[in-house]
Amino acid sequence: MKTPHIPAAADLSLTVVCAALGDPIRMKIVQCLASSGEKNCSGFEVDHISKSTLSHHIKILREAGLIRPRFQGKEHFYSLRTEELNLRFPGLVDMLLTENERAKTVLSV
Amino acid sequence: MKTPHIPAAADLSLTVVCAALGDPIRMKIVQCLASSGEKNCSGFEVDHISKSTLSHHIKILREAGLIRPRFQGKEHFYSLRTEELNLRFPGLVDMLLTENERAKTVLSV
DNA sequence: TCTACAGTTCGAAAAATATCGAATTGTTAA
DNA sequence: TTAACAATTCGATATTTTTCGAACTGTAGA
Repeated sequence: MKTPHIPAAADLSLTVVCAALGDPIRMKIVQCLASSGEKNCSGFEVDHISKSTLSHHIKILREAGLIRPRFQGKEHFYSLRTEELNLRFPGLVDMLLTENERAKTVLSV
Repeated sequence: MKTPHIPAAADLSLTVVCAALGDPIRMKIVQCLASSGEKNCSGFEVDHISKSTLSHHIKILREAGLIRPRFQGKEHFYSLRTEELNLRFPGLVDMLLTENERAKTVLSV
């Protein structure tokens, strides 16, 4: 298992991060992780996409520096890089959390 | 002159906003406006793109709800929708300002 | 009215991205 | 060792985005 590249906090680019968040599936994954910690691929509540497509989106999020993998057996658990993101882009994670709450509220009202 | 559509603060989508910011030219324009108020097309410090391409990027920023035009004579002045953005996505404009400062610092050191 | 100017729109081409199924890697359990 | 499973990678295709030049719109001044 070769460990994938995870950029350091200082190397993150806001443009690259925004591009990664600028896709509905990836935004969903990130908000999911922001609100409820660690999940593996089957835990993301995304619908009707193949596993190869999901893997592609995960790679983009990882390379942008938004998420971090943890390997346990045959599962890959992903989590948001909250501390690094708070350091490099203060307010971003809060924004994602707020947005996630808002999405729930707007739909349920 | 037909007035272009400007979405209300409540209608802004974080995904759409991030997609708009996920392009280096558009990120540059937005940071430029965040740091120094109103500008027309010739005021954005972007290099080597045709005016039709610039116009295209401006349209995406406008439709995402990030910028607002003001028409004066033959010039179109654009500004960041700071108040609305602070209402809908608290922390976003600060992040853009911080990033703009950081870019200057990193380059000049 | 004519011309110049600022900017947008149109249409086409190029480049990038998203998507999928099949093949592959690595892990665990039978 | 074999099979099942989780996930990634590969190769191809479809879709979207970026980009440009040309044509167009609206404004101001000669």
